[in-house]
This record gives sequence, C-alpha cells and structure tokens, in this order.
Amino acid sequence: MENKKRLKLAKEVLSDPRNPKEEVQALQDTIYVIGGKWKLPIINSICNGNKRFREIERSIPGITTRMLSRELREMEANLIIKRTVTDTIPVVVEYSPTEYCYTFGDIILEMIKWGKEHRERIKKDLSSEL
Amino acid sequence: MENKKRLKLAKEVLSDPRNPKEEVQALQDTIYVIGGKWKLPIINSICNGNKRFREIERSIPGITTRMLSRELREMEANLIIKRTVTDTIPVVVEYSPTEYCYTFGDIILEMIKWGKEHRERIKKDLSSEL
DNA sequence: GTAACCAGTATAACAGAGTATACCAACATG
DNA sequence: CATGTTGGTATACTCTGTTATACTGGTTAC
Repeated sequence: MENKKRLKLAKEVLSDPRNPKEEVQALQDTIYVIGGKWKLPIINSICNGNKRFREIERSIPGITTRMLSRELREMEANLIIKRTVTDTIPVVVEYSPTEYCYTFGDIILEMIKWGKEHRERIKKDLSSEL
Repeated sequence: MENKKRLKLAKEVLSDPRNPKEEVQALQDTIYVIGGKWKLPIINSICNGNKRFREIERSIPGITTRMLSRELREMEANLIIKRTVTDTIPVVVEYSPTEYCYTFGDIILEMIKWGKEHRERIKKDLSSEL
C-alpha cells in the first residue's frame, strides 16, 4: 500500500499529460468569474450590438432592471464592458464591449450550441414517446 | 416612428442570420442545466476517470460531502451520470459518465482554456505593475 | 484495539443571488 | 397635457445554494 501510494503520487505529479489539478482550478476560476444567471447573457447581448440599457434589458428574457443594473456596474468595474455617457440633450448612456469581453466568445458559442442541441434532443424524446 | 418600428420588427424576425432570440434562449437553457458552482467540476472529474465518492471529492477543491452528495443524486436523476453498486464485501459504489455527460465536453474545454489564459493575464499584469 | 478510510446523512445556520414592486427626474410624442 | 420612454434607484422580501459541524455503520490496516 505504501508502494501503491508512492506510485500514484508520482503518476499524478509527473506523467499526466492533462494535469487535472490545474484544469479543475482553471475551470473553477472561470465559473467564479462568469457565475450566476446573468453575466453571460449580458455579455452576449452587448457583444451582439445592444448598447442602451432598456435595449439590453429587453433582449434578455426574465432579467429585472435591478439585476441588470447591478451586473452592469460590476462588469464595468471589472473592465468587461465600458459605459459611455454623451453630453447631448438628453444624455445618452451606452454600453459597449471591451476586448476582454470578447474573450468569453468561445464559451458562449459552445453554450449556445449545447442549448440548441438540448432542445432538439427534448423534441425528439417527446415525439418518440407517443 | 411607426415605420421605423415596423422595419425593425421585420428585420428582427426575418433577415437576421444569427437569430438573437433563439440564441439567448439556448444560452439561458444551458445556464439553467449546468448552473451553480459544482456541476461542471463534477462532470469534469467523472469524465476524467474518477469513480469513487471520496476520489471525486478530493479532486474538487472546496466541495463538501453534502454538496457532492446532493449534486450526484440530482445528476443521476437527470441521467448525466450513472451510479453502480457492486454486491461484493465491502460494497463498492462507483460513478460513471453517461453519453449525455460527454456532451458538455466542449463547454468544459473552453472554460478550462479561458481559466488558464485568465491566470496568464493576471500574472502578466502583476509583473508589469512592478 | 484503535486509528483510518469508505459512502454518505443530519442538522442548523447564513449570505447573497434573485424577485417583486414601486418610484424618480428628464425628455419625447402625439 | 397626458402618456410613454430612458436610465436607473429604493425597499423589502424569498429562496436556495452553500457552509459548518457532527455523526453513522461498516471495513480495513497496523
């Protein structure tokens, strides 16, 4: 058992090509940053060209002004988006993506893909149940 | 303004190549299924070959037995994983991925990629601040 | 025989994510 | 002049995900 343990440890630390420890941490980091119900939909909306507060709000089913306001503030602080106020009359507030914002693109794309396939699967399951 | 509205509506419904409405919904569906702190790390762990309860637990920093127990039960019910009990003495409980489980692979991969790059960025930012 | 490992369950409590509803000032629209 | 839009804030509440701590019954190693 002593030997087994030592063997396992060596295996773990040295020869594993996809270092699991590093990957779990990376995964958990990502979840920490984009966790919650709203951040990714908001990023998606803004990257899709929505700029105004109400516009973004309308583009995300179920979100409340309060949550949108909170998340936007937080994401601006974290440099994920930029908030611009014009000095026209009336003032116009616009949100725009930063470069950092686009780094989430691939994740969002994969999640959209999964979501679409998920719907397909459910449709098929329902129709085959008849 | 009447015309503007009608134009916008038509544009929205017809000619948009990446139908935003469908995509937001797909995105929100996905978040609904894999939302929370633990589901993806657990899926990742099991897909990486971890089978035993304590093994999975040890592979995910910060998780408690309670959360792992709950999530495993839920994910078994949703057919994301399979739970097998042998009738040996002592009994051995093993968790294994279903095919469905692997459909999250691309999402997890992208999130691991993002997490790693995120660490790199932070490292660079810190070193450039000196 | 005692310490440790396995696969969890029990209980209690908390923090904060999320909801609901109302409200505001400034401006535009008809 | 009434109604609607914009960009939010205020208040209060719920809910549940998450944590913390302890415990169980069986097995195995030293």
